[in-house]
Amino acid sequence: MKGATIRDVARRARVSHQTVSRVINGQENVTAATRERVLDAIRELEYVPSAVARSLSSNRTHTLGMVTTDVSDHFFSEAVAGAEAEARKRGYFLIIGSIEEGSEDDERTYLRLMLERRVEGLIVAVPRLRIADDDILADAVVRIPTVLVASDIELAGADHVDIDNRRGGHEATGYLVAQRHRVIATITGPLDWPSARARLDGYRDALREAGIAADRALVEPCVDWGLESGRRAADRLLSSAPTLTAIFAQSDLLALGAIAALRARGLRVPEDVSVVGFDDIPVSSVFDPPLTTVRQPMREVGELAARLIGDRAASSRRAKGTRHMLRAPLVIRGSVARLDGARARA
Amino acid sequence: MKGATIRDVARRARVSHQTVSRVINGQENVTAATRERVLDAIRELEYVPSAVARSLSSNRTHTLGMVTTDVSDHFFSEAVAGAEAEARKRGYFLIIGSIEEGSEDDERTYLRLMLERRVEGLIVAVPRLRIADDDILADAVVRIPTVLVASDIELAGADHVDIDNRRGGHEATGYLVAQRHRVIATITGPLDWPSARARLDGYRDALREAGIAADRALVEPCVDWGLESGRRAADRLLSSAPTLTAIFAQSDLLALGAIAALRARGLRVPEDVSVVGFDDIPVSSVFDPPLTTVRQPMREVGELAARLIGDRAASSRRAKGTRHMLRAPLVIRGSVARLDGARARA
DNA sequence: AGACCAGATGTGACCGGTAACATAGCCAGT
DNA sequence: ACTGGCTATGTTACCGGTCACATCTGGTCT
Repeated sequence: MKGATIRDVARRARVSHQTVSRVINGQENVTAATRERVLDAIRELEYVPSAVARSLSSNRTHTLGMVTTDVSDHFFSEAVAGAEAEARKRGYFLIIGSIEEGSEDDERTYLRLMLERRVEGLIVAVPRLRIADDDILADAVVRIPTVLVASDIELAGADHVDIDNRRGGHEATGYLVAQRHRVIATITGPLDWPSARARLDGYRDALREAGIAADRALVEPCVDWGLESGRRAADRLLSSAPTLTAIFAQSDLLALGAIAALRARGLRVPEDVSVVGFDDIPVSSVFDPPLTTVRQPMREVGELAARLIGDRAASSRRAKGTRHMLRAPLVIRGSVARLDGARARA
Repeated sequence: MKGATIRDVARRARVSHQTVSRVINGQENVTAATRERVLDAIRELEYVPSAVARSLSSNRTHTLGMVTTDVSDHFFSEAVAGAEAEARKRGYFLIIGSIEEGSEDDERTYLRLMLERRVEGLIVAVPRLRIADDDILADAVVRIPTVLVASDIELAGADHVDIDNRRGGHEATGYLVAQRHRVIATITGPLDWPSARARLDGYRDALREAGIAADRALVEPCVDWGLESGRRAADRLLSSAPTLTAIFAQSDLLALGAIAALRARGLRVPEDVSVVGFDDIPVSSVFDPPLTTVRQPMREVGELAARLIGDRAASSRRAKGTRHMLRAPLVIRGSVARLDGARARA
């Protein structure tokens, strides 16, 4: 019941195992008759070559490793899909590992396992990586091409891929300003996420440019990116800053949660309060009102990460790390209203 | 620059490679002093054991393979996450492959590659698998534990995991009936998806039980599960069956699309038309109105699939295939109204 | 002191491929 | 007929671990 090996096939076809190897790999210098005999033997024995043995002797695994925080999260699952697609195009397989948020052990273990498996490239999509200073990470970077996604860790030799969050936050806020809003609140994600900080920076940039004074009461951080947090954050904002006319939420879910809270208080969106989100998840376009938001090209993030690894492997040069920012464009829909003169002055 | 091997470590620690192997694997019968010497050598050489070599000689890869249609789709990404979590718990890695819809070549290639990699289990989450009758699939089932997800392919020896779609469709429709609706339309997914057919069956079951005659004009199939399709389907339904008071949509996105279309025609949900969805995607709960829907335990589907493989591998028995149906419970929110007497009679 | 035993350590084959090189057979050129 | 060169095929080592078994060492028992 054990699988046939290359030598079993060779015996059956009355050739050497090397000839079988040649046939498998489509090399030219094999007589047609011999090739046929070998192919017959392969069929009869239901021989399937072992990628394991091949990897050992050729020292190539054709495998990329990707570790993420949560594979089912929209952001990451899109990135995984993108990375997988690109990897496949280049003849690589993707092995994935999702590490539990904040578990250093998990991080270390997974990195280690990936190294043991001799992945030829590593994509680390863990925004709040704990083991930034750990030897094992530096080790990984030295051994194989490594790409950090959505992380601000400085790591010599590693490439970075990220969304241009600061610019995205700037555009979102700038758009609200352009619609004459002056009291603009923001609901941020957890501020230990680099992307949350960057979006907040963008928000502040835009206000500063518009000559609007920063107001700490208008900044409401959340512990996660979810609906409930958005709801609660909006509630708090309405209490502490009742004059606000617009909210920039750092994720679509936060935005939708906020909208729900606004409605619960009898406020209309966008007539009473305008809302901008960040992500452009699929439902945002059909929401009522359709959500104006900043689109994150998440799939492309994954693709780019895989491509960088492929390129680096091809050139086999240990270039120094590059940093890639993907633009996140504002998608204008219906959740923002232009303020009329009177309210704008108020 | 090439990695150190077990023999390099052995040389450095002045022991045999076998002793190093013992240390690595935590075997008992090694003197503390020797162990220390070996561990030092490992550290100095930055030795990382090769899982490839280990796999070859031990004939174990600790790898599960999962092929899906689209890793970024909510259903599948949750399933992947569940499978990955369960696999990890059992000491397996997950390698993933997403095949393009309808590409037989893709299906065959991926299955083949997984076999070459000697995965110890295979999860096939491709509802519309084309190569059901292909040798390679039968071959896979013979060689390794295989689980089919959301598929109705009959395959001797393979396990099946699926949502109980028929029951889900039955509950959704039954609930509408219980709210006194009589003209109940349904927007289905593509009918070449087994789950779409099963949900439709459930819908019909419920109508039959209620003594409501089937009406083909009330069944509107779509080419995909997306928002736009839902929108268009609702438009068509409103033209062909203007008296409908309720819609059972086979996915949440279809439902949200339908709601958008209803609104565009000035109809209120649920006052004028009630809507039930299927999936329970995260935004459904904050939608306005909060969507009444059938929750699919997608993550558990993946977990169960991985668990079945693990169990089968453990017992190493070639049991005959089992079929597992996970219940999809109705989640009652706000998108369904109870009809009053007058309208109910109409 | 000799025999025996258990635990520590070493030796060599093996897993299933690939790579490098060796060999055999055949034809052309002189 | 002899040599060179080319192609088809075979031989052997090697990749880096694990496994089965051999050997060595020191202590205990009689």
